[in-house]
Amino acid sequence: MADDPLDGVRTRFAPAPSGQLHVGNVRTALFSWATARRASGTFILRVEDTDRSRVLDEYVEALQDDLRWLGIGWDEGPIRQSGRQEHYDAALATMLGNGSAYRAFDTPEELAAQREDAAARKVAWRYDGSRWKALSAEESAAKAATDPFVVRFAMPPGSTTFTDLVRGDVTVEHTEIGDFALTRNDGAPLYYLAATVDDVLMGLTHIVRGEDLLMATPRQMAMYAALGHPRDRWPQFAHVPLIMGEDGKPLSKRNESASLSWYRTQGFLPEAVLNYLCQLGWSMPDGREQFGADEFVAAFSLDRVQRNAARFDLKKLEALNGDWIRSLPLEDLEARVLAALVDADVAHDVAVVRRLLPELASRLKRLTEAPGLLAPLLSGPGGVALDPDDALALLTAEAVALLDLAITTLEGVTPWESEPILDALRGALDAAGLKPKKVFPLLYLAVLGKRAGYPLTSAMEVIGREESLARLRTARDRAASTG
RNA sequence: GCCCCCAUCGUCUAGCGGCCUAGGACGCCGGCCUUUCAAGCCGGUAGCGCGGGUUCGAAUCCCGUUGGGGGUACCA
Repeated sequence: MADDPLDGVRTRFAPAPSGQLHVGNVRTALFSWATARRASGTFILRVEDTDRSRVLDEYVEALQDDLRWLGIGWDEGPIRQSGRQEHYDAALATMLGNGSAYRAFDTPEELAAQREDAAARKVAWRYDGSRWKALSAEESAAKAATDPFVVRFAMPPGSTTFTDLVRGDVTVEHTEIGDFALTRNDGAPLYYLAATVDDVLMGLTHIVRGEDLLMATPRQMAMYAALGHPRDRWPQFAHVPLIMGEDGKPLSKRNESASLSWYRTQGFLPEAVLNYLCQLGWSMPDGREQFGADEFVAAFSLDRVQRNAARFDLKKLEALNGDWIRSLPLEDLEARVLAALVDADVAHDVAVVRRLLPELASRLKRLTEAPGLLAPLLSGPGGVALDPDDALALLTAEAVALLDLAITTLEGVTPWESEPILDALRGALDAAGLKPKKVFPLLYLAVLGKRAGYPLTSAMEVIGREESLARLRTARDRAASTG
């Protein structure tokens, strides 16, 4: 079989484009992708768009953008199920022909009523298709000519036990499943039909998916048998746990932070997001916590995937993001900070930003914080808006004298550079017996608008003597009028 | 209701019968450094859900229980 083109590991990621890509789905995609990559196998992107009422084309594009942003590439696809009707029809014909599937003529209303009744009586509802199964092929076909129907898979008696690559042996009694629908009454293929047929046709060796599909496995295996798929070619299954929100409850699609795109707009690096998601439910054998995609792929194995659900922790993602920002080469960081400034509509001089970068990096948890930190020193003449709370706390009567001291000290500083400015300030404070801790926050407020932020004397150098003194005087005047 | 899965610090995790007086990371608290805030460094806080077994020995194995999650669709 070595020369079979389908030999080797083949995995897929098969999202339904009915909304923004979910972080849980992305994490599953990462594990599926890594399973293929570390084995030099093939990763397929399949779009499960059979439910036309819920699919939006824009999401098909969006999900590809999301994957590309993270650096997840696929070798085949995107393959849209909506264009593969012929394959589903062929499988249906096979199963209808060998008796593993049958037409069912119940109306959705009848079924709904049955379920309601069962729920009211607190008993498990099981679909009973015996009267349709009793029909001969001719009778069934004849009725089908006039009445709407769905085709259902006849779950054989017995049970299925399979070995899940992350959870071990799982056994399910078939009586718990019942005969399930393969099509809608308009002929459209349903999940079990489309997914199973495609998994076979695409020659998948591993199916890595969310735990929500664990119970789908016995059905798919029964279908493999019905379709005559040779047992030694059946894929292996790996069900990865779901990701919970910070509150420990399932992630709701309503929450914008559940979708990957939110992180793209909130200043997170794709490297950090990928790194973090990989760490949710999986860990490096050597315990390393910061690692890139290549390292992840090289070290990945499904048997290290956690069996229990993980909570999403934004604080930890932010910490990791900060680590990634700090480990980026300066040219790389510069490009991303520049982009953030453009996004935030902050006018800037590239050379100035480049100068400020090293001192900026240690202060960033997200790229989107850069504009706020830098804006006071990029805005040019015209002063800064003082943070109301900080101003109220710091601009007291005694601030007038402190600011005056700073102003007279700075008027004589030459050259106007960070080091001499700092030396002068220190000297003056020392001579006056003042603690830096007490005075500097006030100067930060006057010059940068907040009591803390980008290093003061570097900022002063950048904005110049005139503007620095002007801001100090403005603050002094406000303090005088307040006090 | 029924079926399936899961269970280590607040959170993410290491652990796969003795190396565990349970290790790391994030968070939190304290200290150092310091021009503010960060970053960095040092230290601290905090956990094997509960009850039975098995074993010389259990976080690790078994049973039960509780809790959480998933499924139970003509969604995927």
